[in-house]
Amino acid sequence: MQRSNDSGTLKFVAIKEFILSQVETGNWPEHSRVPSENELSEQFAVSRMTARRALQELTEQGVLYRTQGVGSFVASPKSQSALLEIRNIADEIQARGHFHSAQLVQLTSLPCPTVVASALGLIRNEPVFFSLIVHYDNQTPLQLEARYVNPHRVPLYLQQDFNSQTPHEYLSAVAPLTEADHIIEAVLADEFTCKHLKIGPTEPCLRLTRRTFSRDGAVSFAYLTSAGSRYRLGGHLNINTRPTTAN
Amino acid sequence: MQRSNDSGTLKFVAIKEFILSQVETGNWPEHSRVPSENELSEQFAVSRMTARRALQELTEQGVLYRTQGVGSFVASPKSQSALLEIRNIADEIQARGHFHSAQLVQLTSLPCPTVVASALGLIRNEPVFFSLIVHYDNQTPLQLEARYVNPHRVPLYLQQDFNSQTPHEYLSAVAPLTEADHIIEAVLADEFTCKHLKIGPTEPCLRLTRRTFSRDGAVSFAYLTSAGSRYRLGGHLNINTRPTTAN
DNA sequence: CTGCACAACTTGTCTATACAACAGAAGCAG
DNA sequence: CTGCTTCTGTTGTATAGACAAGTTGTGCAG
Repeated sequence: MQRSNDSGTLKFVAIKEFILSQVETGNWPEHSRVPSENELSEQFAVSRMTARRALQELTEQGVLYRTQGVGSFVASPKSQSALLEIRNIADEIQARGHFHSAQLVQLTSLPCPTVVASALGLIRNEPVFFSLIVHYDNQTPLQLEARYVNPHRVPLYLQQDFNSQTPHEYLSAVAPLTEADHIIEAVLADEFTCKHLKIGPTEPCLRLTRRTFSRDGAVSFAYLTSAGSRYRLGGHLNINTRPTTAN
Repeated sequence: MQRSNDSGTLKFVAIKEFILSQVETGNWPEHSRVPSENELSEQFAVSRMTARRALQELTEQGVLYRTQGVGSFVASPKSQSALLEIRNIADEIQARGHFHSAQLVQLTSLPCPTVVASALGLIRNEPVFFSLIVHYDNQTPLQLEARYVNPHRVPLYLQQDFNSQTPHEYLSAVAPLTEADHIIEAVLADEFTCKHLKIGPTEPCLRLTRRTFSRDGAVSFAYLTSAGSRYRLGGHLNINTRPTTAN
């Protein structure tokens, strides 16, 4: 590859690091102007497209913001909101190096509750598919998954074997995920949840409410309740992640 | 601008939408190969750089993955992990259209507890700065912020007036954030927390443990505890967000 | 002074080309 | 058959140029 100066640094990376250092030291304060594409390309003796790439990637990382016709500026640090990654429970457990298994407790059709109806765009009390599954981390019950599924989008849901395949896997296959929203809450486990997770009635739980959409509309609505003493969500934020490409 | 076909669609966007449609309909299954940059540039009668941009952006969005010398492929849907945005409490409350205020309860130096010492890279029982603040959403106590601050990085912390400026704002100014990690847990409020948040002893709370870093190292370690019945975190995932640039 | 046209500068899109780095297949020498 | 080289196709980086589109200030006509 073409290198900037014999040492192995790529040109656009060198420019990014220069700008980042100015921002991190406070040398270029919030909302101050950064050099234009043309200025950078001249100072670093690179083409405009290379300078542009540096500015572009820093913008995607939230370090800068740009407006056409005006210029590029240092973004305000409060917009550096952390992003917490939410994975499905099976991946999460396997990532810990533990063994994941799931046990199906219930799989049926039932009259749609009001909350679920509005979430999935169904009519109250019309039939909706429902599955209840306990996820185990090395034989320890970790999460109770109560899932309502739109029967118009996934008519064969009740025929599946969810001891061998999680609903998440099945739904991903038949109705590819295009969109989802989540709510994270701390709740007290109800009697039902206590029983299946084998926890006491005063133990706080993390409840993730997840609604998923496919191309045609809302597909499923799920309560994922985890025992608070056994489960936590971890997140990470790094504003100067150097390599955006080539990972 | 140059447009692909009189109608106002940008060329690289048209290519992105074409690829996305193939992926979403399942026409191009997981791990299947997508056309190379050269093939796309020929099919769409654009330059290679334009085709490349489409593939590039889809890769950043997690729809594709690419390896040099091999090709571009459809990413596995399970890698579509949702990203939950964690903002600071003041922004969160203002975004709801409510009024945020904060009351300083305690601001002192104390011997560093073991957990904090290991988090901040300090020695146990050496002095560490500590602040305790209650955040209010329209007069209702919402979050208790217990924050330990590294005295070597922020020596003037105890001299600040945290009734007029939140610790987060002050720290952002004096030690720009470069990195942070978070843990989200569901916990039961202890007696102390109950008192300040005016909640009962069995009420579950969301506790966000946040550690922040600046250029020189760990800066602060905070427990942000919110009443579960009053607070929730919301997240959103959209795998086909069309406009990556120009927002 | 006001309002409009214009110039200068910025970012955004696109092209055509070149070379580098890498992976895998093909072909050849042993 | 084994091991090596070579070739081909792929993605990655970089260049130089062109035009489009938006913003802002300048200067001129009224």
